[in-house]
Amino acid sequence: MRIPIQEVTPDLEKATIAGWVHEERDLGGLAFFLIRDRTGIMQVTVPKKKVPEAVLHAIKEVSRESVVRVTGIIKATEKAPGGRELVPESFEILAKAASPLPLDVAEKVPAEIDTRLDARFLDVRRPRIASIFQIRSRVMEATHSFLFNEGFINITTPKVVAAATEGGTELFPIAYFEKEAFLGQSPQLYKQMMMAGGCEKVFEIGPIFRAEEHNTVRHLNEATSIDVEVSFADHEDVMQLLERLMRTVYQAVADDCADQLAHLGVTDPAIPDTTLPRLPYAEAIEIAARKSEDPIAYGDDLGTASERIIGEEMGAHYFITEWPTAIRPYYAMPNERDPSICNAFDLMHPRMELSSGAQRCHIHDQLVEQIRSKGLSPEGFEFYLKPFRYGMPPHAGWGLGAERLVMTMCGLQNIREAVLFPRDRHRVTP
RNA sequence: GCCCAGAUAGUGUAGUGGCCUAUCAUGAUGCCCUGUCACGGCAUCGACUCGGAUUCGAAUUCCGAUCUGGGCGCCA
Repeated sequence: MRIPIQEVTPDLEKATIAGWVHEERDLGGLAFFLIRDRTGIMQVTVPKKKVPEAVLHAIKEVSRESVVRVTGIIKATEKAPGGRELVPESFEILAKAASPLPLDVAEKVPAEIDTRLDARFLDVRRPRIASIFQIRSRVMEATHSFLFNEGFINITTPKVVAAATEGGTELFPIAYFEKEAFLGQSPQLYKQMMMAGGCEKVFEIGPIFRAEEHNTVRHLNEATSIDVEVSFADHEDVMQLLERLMRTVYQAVADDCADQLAHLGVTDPAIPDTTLPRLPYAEAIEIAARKSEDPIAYGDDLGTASERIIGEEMGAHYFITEWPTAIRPYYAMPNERDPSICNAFDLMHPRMELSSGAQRCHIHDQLVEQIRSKGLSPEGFEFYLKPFRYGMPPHAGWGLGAERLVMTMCGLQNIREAVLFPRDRHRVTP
């Protein structure tokens, strides 16, 4: 019976392990093999004069990254990593790896991201890379359980959609029988429809597709969005929800993924405060204008340079609030006291935007007016507007970029690191 | 969409017109080696993205193509 490497302790007499050949060192009469599985790496020591002929044959045959199953005596020894080593009675090659390898799993030689993504299955064998996806898995699990505990129901909405409705980004057209169709850029409108459906609290975690031709370390053309929508809530309610989520997720990772964080060199996961600063847009502009070389004025979008300046100033997660209505989408609810600003917000990490949300406009006629004022045609929005005519409660929500969350949490330099098989401007395989 | 940069063994690199039948590391193969842990030693193998131009001579300069990375706009 094969046991995980992590569970091989010096007090075991005998064990069978299975995994990949991480490294081999042949000293002549004595050879060492490092065998790696999901749980760790351990040393197999082969005194050539004392092992069966079959073992000698196998170790001559085996190559790096081959899959092997090794059974033998466990010896406690100071000289081996982990304080124990295995002396094989049998050494089976389950699957021999071809040579040369497309990249060096043992990380003696670095590989560029492109090379790594072309051989992602090998890349993920590296403990450091596997850690990212173990953390990502924990983030997703913590997010799900947090939202279920908060009384949300999980919904699934279509990714094949009829038209651009949220506006803004470009969509991918797809061949859909005789109709025109696109890949969904956001579940936003469907979430809102479910507010009219009386669901009150919904979430969806799923792919979003954006056909923007940007080529940066923080954009993907297929990303994972953590989306929520809440009835009878305003922007402040859902910002607080987001704060609780962030704290819960960071705490879960800090509690359960200490080894993985260590692999990534993250010594302080910087668990966000319960109450994050609310930085009004006007003040954000002031900070940016004060330190920026380019002129920035109220009403401008916050560019990458501005975001960086403000992020340095803030030093930790923060919200940007009180956005001008003019530069936010039509569905944002204008502020009661001052309609020139709206109840929209962005959650920022010092490095980049993580989430965007708002209290939504739930009043049909006002929504139509706002669609018009953005230069759009309400006729094209009929399927979206219909629910607003039959009892749409006030509601608010946000979308949080899962990859950006993992990226900033783990200190990754490229968002592609946070996705197993990223889709970017050029990459469609593997 | 705009702008910048790059492409050399499986991988990561050196290279600035002749000293390049191209450097180093890692790897692979063979030999030596019984405590390695980036094992060590010796030998061998393996590359200039493609097409054109300049030149006596091009990995190196120029033009084009292809592929790729990155920045910006925008956004999660």
